[in-house]
Amino acid sequence: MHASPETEWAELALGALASEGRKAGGARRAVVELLAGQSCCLSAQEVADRLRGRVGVASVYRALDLLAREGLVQRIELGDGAARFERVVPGGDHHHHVVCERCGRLTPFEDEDLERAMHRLAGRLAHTVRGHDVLIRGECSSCARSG
Amino acid sequence: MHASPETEWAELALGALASEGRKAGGARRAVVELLAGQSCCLSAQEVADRLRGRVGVASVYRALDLLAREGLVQRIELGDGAARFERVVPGGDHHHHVVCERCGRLTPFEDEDLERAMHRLAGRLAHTVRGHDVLIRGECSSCARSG
DNA sequence: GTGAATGCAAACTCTTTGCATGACT
DNA sequence: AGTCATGCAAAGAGTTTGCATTCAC
Repeated sequence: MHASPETEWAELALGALASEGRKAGGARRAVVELLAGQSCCLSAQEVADRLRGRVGVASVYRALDLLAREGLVQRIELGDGAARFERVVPGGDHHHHVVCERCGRLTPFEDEDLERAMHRLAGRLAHTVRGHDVLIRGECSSCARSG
Repeated sequence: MHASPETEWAELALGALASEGRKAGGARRAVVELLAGQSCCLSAQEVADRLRGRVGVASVYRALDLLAREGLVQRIELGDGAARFERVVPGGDHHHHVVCERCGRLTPFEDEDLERAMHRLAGRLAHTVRGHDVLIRGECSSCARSG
């Protein structure tokens, strides 16, 4: 029997940090556990807000930054000036985002075809590829309807 | 005979603005002309620096913002907290970027295969698609060699 | 016990805004 | 002439840093 994917990721992340001698105090643990329960990205502010009172803003940023450097979370920029963060499940699937330029709504999507094209492309580049982000911009169906 | 693509784009951009009743003062014109001569993206700060003395920072941001809203330039976020801007040549080709996480070097690339995958994907989404950005993260060949 | 993590507040960077002035059409 | 663009300086948002304290190992 398996633990849920969320729990697995939290353990993975905390374990990865521990194996490098990083300590998991309350702040780090709270950030990891919050992210573990999200299926899509959260901005640093959102993380800080949901943890307000328990964790200081600086620790939130420090934790997110560390996790991103370790490849345990992915930093995502949507162009609104706030970085977003989302857990990376190794070997798990992997989605991208469509953002509505009208209402700002964010929708995740997966596309195997696109991933294959990215993979083929990676082989062609004179670069070691660690990851990729795709952002599609447009208008969501409800905004398109209303005008 | 054709004007160079750069000149064409500058005229297109200025023309598009003029047709909406926007005036092209020195600042706007300077930003458009600077961008016209670039083949890859420039950050707002870089634009402001190269225009320093002639154009105020606020006007640079205002011009870039207007051009981006009109779809004449594309705003690109690389995750370093500074927005970059690059001209959009309608019908012209279209590139994406690979960024080295070690040295920050930015390399443009084009990939038809990827564009096709994006195009097919667009048809599958419940969204009007206006554009897309792809960012590949990794290590450039010289950083990979040295470490 | 020791070094790392945390919280707070101050500092910083990038970007936006208010307002008076100046310029384009 | 009238409207829009510009510059400057101040404000704002998001993020980072310094430092004393507290906590995990």
